[in-house]
Amino acid sequence: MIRKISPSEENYLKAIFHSTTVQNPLVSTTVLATEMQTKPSSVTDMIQRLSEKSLVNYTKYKGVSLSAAGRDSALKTIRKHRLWEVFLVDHLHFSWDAVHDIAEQLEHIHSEALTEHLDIFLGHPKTDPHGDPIPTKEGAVAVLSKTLLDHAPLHTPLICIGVEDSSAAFLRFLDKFHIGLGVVIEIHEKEVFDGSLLISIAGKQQRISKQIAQHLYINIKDTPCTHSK
Amino acid sequence: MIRKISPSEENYLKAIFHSTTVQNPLVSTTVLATEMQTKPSSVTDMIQRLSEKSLVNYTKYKGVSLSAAGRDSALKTIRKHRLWEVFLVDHLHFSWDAVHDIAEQLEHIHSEALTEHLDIFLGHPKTDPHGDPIPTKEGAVAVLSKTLLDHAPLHTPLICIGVEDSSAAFLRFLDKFHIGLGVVIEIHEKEVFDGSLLISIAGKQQRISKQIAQHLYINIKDTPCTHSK
DNA sequence: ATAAATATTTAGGCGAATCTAAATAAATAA
DNA sequence: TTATTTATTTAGATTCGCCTAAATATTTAT
Repeated sequence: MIRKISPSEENYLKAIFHSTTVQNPLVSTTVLATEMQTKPSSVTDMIQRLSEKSLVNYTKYKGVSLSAAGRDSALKTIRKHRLWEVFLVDHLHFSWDAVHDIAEQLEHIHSEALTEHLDIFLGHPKTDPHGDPIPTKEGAVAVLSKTLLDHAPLHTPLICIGVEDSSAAFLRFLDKFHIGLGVVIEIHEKEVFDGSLLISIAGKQQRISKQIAQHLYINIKDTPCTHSK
Repeated sequence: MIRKISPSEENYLKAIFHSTTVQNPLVSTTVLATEMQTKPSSVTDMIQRLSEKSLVNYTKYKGVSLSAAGRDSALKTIRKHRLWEVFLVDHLHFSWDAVHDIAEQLEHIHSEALTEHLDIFLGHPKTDPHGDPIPTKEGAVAVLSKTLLDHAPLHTPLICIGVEDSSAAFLRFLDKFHIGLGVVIEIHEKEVFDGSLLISIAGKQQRISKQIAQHLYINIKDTPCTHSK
């Protein structure tokens, strides 16, 4: 029953996971080919193999969706990816934007013990450095009530939980404002004219543009999040 | 010039490194096949590819040795393997005998930055949990001088790296004293009369006979001897 | 509704890394 | 020294993951 899944197969399962939703569980060959930086024919090839292994549900010309087993594998991979990202940022002091390629390799290490020891070592983090939720061992993913800073209430302690645009350029830009994951922000004023915000970070006041505020996700401090299977 | 080396190629280079010495730099196909748990024909195949890439020196029917580039690659892999072992034992609290398979996977992660950040995080350890020296970034390896516990200095942290007599009886005997590979031992006293030693293992003091001390190899913890290029 | 454009699959091939079986070279024993 | 045994290499097949080119299905536009 437990067949082993190759790194390449894991990557496809992850890509399918990221390209689908509960409402729209099917993804097309072309979309997947773009996502995987490969050719549609290669995707068809792989999908047929994954279908053989019952990791996906596939109907010719119609698209592909994850089976329960496929979703499970994808979530395991994502869990490992995000745990490693926490390790790389919090303990090896990599910057936000430098960790993705390395985590992309580390996520394929096979060892349940390793993953769980790492999770303990990191103190069971709930989110990765980009604010994305870390699936549990059992495959439950927290649904974060992501709110854009632009839509957040004034005079309320907020916690930065992630970014919309995770490009290296944007992340480096945020560094200049001393904005990072977990940072507490409070909005003092919202300028009607240009939508810019007067905020304080660690007691220091500064003004940031609407563009930034529209790409920063926050949570109201001490607000718990719901979980879904 | 910098061709990329596959995990499988890295494993072969490592195996050649471990099967050769400066005095005897050639290793045979059969020995390598045993080492790699594969068939001689597969070894010949791979060696011919490595030879194409100038990573080994190969003469048909005569055996294979590492080129400078091949040795360099092997040492990089071994460096990563041993650094990860330190991480797994010291920070994730794995036992010394459980880390090999995991490190076997982690050693193939490609990222110079990762290796160096890890080295810093670990505090530039000189040896792995088995007492084997960690090659430097530049490819220098400490030469292990196998020392018998009987000849080791007092009041110095020592690591058990092997046994002279590896009979099951002797190993079971060692278990009673909680002595195993990687265990840290410190000698407090050497009795002149019978050569017995008062040692501590994990804080616990006990006395062992000269016979045992003459059959246990140790290294001085984190203290490599001479370096060779 | 039919033609044109687009998406998808099939067919055939390639390199990596393995295997088995056969051929050949080297080492050993009679 | 010659025959036999052992070691090594070659030949040919297989699987994975990718490719290009061609065939076919689906969608869109006229």
